[in-house]
Amino acid sequence: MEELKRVKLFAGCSDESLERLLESPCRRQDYPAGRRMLNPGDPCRALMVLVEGQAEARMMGEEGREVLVDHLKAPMLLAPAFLFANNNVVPVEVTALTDCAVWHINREAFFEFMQQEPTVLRTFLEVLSERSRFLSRKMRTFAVNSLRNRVIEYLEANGSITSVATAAEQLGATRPSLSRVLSEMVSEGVIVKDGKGYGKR
Amino acid sequence: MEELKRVKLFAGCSDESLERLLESPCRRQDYPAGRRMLNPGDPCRALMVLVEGQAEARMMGEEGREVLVDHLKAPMLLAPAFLFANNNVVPVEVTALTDCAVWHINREAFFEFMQQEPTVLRTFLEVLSERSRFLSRKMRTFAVNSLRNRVIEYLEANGSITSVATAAEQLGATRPSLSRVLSEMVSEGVIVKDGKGYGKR
DNA sequence: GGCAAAGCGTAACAAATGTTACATCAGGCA
DNA sequence: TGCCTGATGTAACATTTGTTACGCTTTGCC
Repeated sequence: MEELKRVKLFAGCSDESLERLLESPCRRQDYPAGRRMLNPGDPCRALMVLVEGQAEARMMGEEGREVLVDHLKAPMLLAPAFLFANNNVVPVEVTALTDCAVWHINREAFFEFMQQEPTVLRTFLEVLSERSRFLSRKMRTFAVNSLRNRVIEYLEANGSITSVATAAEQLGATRPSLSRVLSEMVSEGVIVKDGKGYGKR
Repeated sequence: MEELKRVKLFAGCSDESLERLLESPCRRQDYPAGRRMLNPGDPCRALMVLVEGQAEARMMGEEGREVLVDHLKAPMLLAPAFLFANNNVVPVEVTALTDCAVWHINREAFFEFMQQEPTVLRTFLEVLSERSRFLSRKMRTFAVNSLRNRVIEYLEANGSITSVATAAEQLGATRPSLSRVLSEMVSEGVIVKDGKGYGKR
């Protein structure tokens, strides 16, 4: 499928090798906008490739608290880091923001495929490593940073805050709390308010 | 080396293939107890294998806050999840608790090796996936759980708290805070105090 | 037995963040 | 224009957690 070649992982693949991969038990699944795509605890037994649409991943706590973890935009892999775990369940809730399409590729076929395609193996290892960096950065931020410092890291990474409500979800805080902290930081000159939004400096 | 065969990753390897791997630029490094082994920001360009001793990994925040992330005990891999990242730096500070020895194995040689040894590749992918699960669980716990809930998860995972001070470091709280929460939970009957320590039920 | 050090419980206070409620403001639309 | 909706700022209060300090108990050691 041409769709798959748009994914970085399969970028350098020959057509015939991809066709061989797709001879294994695969399927393409559609999700309308707003539909829940994955629930925490769902097993991931296949390599999932988001080939169309956008989605968001959230983590939920016992007490109703939740965090907007990631924005998913085709083309990319879904939860690749959990594919080969022994108890491979998804830790997040994934919801379609727009109409989405996901390819499910048999795990063992993909494993064989990687062995025959060193480029794919290399890229897959890179993707996994990037996910680990992503997760460890998030963990560090939540474990040892106050909201103020999380705001600073957020601005370093994203440049500016355009939506306070969305940023609050990503930072694991409530909107009023973030709003207050932002106001304080502006009055202290740590950050600036630029038009409708907040920025560095 | 026989040491390496004790590592799960190389468990099923033939001697001659391992010898070939070790013909690449490798080295064994010793660290005395108490010595810093890795600093946050250090690059990891080689596969590091802890073949002797015990160590601990900590994450540090700007404000002096820190979290005891992991206890490392030979034989195991060090920071395997970051080996193939583009900007592959270690996010933690690793300190030797006892005298330690670490093998550094050339990354590219290891990559070749994995391609020739499907078992090793499979195990390595499993290890990476387990690390991702570990990190995402930690992240979730810090992002959406109060200290009380972190205590409950801690007890689910570890059975009991034997050292309040150590548990506080792992839970990202101060010792007095954890002590207070534990007392409250005991008086509410959520957990029990068994001898010198705290347990479930 | 006595002493020192380490680990723990706890109290009083401070700081950070959540909760709830309300007012304001801008943009879209009838 | 006027209304409605959504996003935001903010205030008052509650809750959680950190800070500091102190006393108690246990343990190991002399």
